[in-house]
Amino acid sequence: MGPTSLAQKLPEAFYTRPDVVTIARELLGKHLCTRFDGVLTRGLVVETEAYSGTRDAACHAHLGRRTKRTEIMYHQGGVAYVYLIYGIYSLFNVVTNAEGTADAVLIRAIEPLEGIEEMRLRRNLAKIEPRLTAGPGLLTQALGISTQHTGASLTGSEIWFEDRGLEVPEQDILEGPRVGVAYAGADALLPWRFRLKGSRWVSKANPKYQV
DNA sequence: TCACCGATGGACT
DNA sequence: GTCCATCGGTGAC
Repeated sequence: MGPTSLAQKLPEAFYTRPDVVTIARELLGKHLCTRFDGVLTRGLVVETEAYSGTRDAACHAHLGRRTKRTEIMYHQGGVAYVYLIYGIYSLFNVVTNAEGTADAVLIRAIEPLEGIEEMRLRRNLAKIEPRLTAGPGLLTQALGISTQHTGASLTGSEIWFEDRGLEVPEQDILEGPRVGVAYAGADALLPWRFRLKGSRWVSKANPKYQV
């Protein structure tokens, strides 16, 4: 097996599994890639959060809510859910589980690995620093993802994940409560935020939530 | 380093 | 009119 064959695009079967928390953990160490207008960008996923459909008070689909915005969450796993937050930022989520369920994984931070100069230009930064991709509203800018990509297939040619053979040991995964969901009552305490231990590319906002 | 606050628009009441 | 799964600039220390 040669080096180039080590990059395997995650198949639809990865996303259609029922346990969104497991998928959120397993996305750590995978590579998130985009190719728009021939420009390839790629980064290592270092921070995720799980949102568990209609039973999760922090999830946009809580209690079965269906709107034009959230409808895509009920799609079969393997598509993107991208929404606008605070009128400015696009947040990128991976829809998981079967048709009719509304689970999703928010990608909160990546370590830039390929197309870094393009990311820097898109972010309008003078140098390479964590502000490039360390935050859910930042990495979408760097990768060129916006709300127009909601519904996009993750097994197509514009946005996808790759497994490049990195094994993440259990002890290298930090767990903690999700960010910015205090309104969710008891569900705000669920330890459904996952980070790669030791990474300088995890999000810096909300230091009081740091585990 | 840290706290505060404005930006900005769509979803929802 | 109010609320956001956020970020960056500002100013105090």
